[in-house]
Amino acid sequence: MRYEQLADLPCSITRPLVVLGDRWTLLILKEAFAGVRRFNAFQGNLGIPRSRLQDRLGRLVDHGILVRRQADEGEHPEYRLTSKGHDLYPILMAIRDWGDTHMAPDGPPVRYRHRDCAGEARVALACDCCGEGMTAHDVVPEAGPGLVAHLGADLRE
Amino acid sequence: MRYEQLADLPCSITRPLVVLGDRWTLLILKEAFAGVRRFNAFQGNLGIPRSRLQDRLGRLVDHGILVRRQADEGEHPEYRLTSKGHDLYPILMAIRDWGDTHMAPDGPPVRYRHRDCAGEARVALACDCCGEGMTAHDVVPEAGPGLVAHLGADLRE
DNA sequence: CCAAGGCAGTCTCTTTTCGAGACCGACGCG
DNA sequence: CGCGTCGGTCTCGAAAAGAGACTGCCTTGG
Repeated sequence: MRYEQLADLPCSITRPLVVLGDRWTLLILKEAFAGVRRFNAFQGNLGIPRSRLQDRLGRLVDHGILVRRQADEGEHPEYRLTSKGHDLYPILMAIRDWGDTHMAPDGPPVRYRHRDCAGEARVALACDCCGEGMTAHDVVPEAGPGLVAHLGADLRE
Repeated sequence: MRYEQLADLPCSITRPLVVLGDRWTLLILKEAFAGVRRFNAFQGNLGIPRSRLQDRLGRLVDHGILVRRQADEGEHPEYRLTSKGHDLYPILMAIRDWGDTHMAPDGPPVRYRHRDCAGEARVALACDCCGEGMTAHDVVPEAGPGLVAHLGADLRE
């Protein structure tokens, strides 16, 4: 059980990764963003074993990233992104950006175009104050309120 | 072997995920960005089994994301990010952003501050043409050169 | 009414991967 | 020498993943 309890660490990279970090989860979400809603569509597009898909969809629903909606009784259920799930889009776009740069020798297989515009979607890391672009070198980590709360909780134990 | 050959699909999200999509890989990279270089430091910080770490580091080296440098003979080896590895930073920051928003009830445990500035690092999805901010709804996928090349290769088979 | 087919799930069985912890050799130091 | 540290390997039991058959429900068409 060691791995699961990484989620208790006060780190906003580690915690999501415990949910998203496995073979299939982000691929399923990629499909969801592409408009896929049905069990068999996920299964067929990805080639994921059915029991695995069942498990992963359930987990994503548990985490409030997808909702399972069965319109009418006897209707086929649909899996849709919640707004929490929708917020994952920048992660996928950051991955795509890296993929286009480093794993697409023939150029991007897909362009993610801005609707009604000549441009394409890009992720950028920038300062929310001065707006300047940033890289890892410009970043200085510093304790935040969540860490203080976490340490406080430790003391209370 | 079905899973590994997802890497052949012409999709710049799928291809990186085949490399990065597992329990530990992104956590290891997170540590690397935090300045960790030594085998035992990765192992201790993450609690990853030693044999697993060995395997993952080797894989990252094979993919040109890390380099293993052994300064002098008999010196302890170091694992450092290559520039390709360095380019993964926005992915981690996008994950962190989501983590701060949805998995940090007490506020961000760590602030990623802009050096010599009051601000913090943020990832943003924007149009590279008009500069406007974008969400998944504003994105229209469209075939790119990599897809054409891929289809051409298929025909040649 | 019956047969066929699609859909969402479930179950079973085999293979692969993971994890814990011991073990090893090289080096460093008193 | 004895002891500790570091990177790395090995073994073995446990957990997860994969393939594929099977079920139950509903629709459609004859």
